[in-house]
Formats: sequence, C-alpha cells, structure tokens
Amino acid sequence: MSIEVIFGKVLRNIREDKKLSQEQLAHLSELDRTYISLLERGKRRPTINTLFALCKPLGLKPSEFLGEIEKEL
Amino acid sequence: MSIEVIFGKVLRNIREDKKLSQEQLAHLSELDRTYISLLERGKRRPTINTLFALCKPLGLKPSEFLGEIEKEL
DNA sequence: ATAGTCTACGGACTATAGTCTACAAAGGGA
DNA sequence: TCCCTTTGTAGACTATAGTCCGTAGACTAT
Repeated sequence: MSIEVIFGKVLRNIREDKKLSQEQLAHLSELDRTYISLLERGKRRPTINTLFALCKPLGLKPSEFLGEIEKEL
Repeated sequence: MSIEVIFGKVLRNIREDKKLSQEQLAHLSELDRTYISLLERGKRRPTINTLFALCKPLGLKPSEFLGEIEKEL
C-alpha cells in the first residue's frame, strides 16, 4: 500500500481517537477542511511542514506519526 | 529556526556521514541533484514521500530522521 | 418532516514541489 | 598550470500541494 494511503488511515485513526471532526482538526492545524478529507483518503502527499502542523493539535510527535506508518509498510 | 532549514542541516549531516556526494544521493534516492542542494539549504519543503525516498539509501528510518529534527526545534 | 453535524467531492484557483539544462566557482591532486 | 569533483544557483518548465467556493448524501435527534 502506498505511503499516502497509509498516511491517511493513520491520520483518520488518530483524529477519531481524539474525538475531533475534520472541521475541528482543520481549524486547529490551520489547514483547509477539504484538504484534511483529501489527506485521509490518500489523495494528497503532505509536506513535512503539513505533518508537523497536523501533529501539534493531535498531541503526538511527527516521528511517532511516521513510526505508525512504518509499522504498516 | 524553521523546519525546512533544520531539515536541510540534518540531511547534510547524515549524507556527509555516509560519505555520499549530492549527486550520489540524488541517484540513489531518484531525485534531482539540484533539488538535494535546495533541500540542504532549506529552500524547499519536501513531501513525506520525498523523505522516505531520501531515508532509504541513507539507511535510517524516516521516524529517526524526524526525531533528529525534533531535537533541534 | 426538518434541522444539525459530518464527510465526500467537484471545479477553479494560487503557490510551490520537483525536474532539467547550463554555467560559475572553489578545492584537491598530478 | 590543468583536470576533476563537488556544490550553488539561475531560469524555465510540469506536476501537485493546498485553498476556497459550492453541493449533496448519510446519519442522528427532535
């Protein structure tokens, strides 16, 4: 499975664990809601800056996020 | 310091530790040499796919790479 | 029914990631 | 001196990251 699809699954899992809507995460990470949707569906490849922006409100380190992706590769 | 500048420093450190030229790393990671140069100088924000492509020939996990960045933030 | 929340998705748009070619400059070694 | 390797950088280009507008469908609760 591609990196971006796995990225999307991990993002969605973590977001739902935190009981956040896409809209809320978008606001907290200062990204667009439709873009969060695209990411979760594996339609976009985020930059590392975007990864950091997402991880901040989710309360985990970017390295931990990538660790989750590596598990599934 | 910005994420991309730190990214560049970490990339250069690791590449030089491995005794690779930008040209060699570019070939191994299937990226352009001038782009490696831009990255090392903090002029570009790589996608996570690019990060994975760079880490593979450098022999370290993307999560480890980001861990180095987090240390300096 | 209907109002509210959440998400998928489309189109149009701007900014930038990433490629390619070419040239300049610095350094080391024969 | 003259190569040779390495890196910076510019310009032009294509692909895609990321925004912003709108609409529609699923679901829940009232």
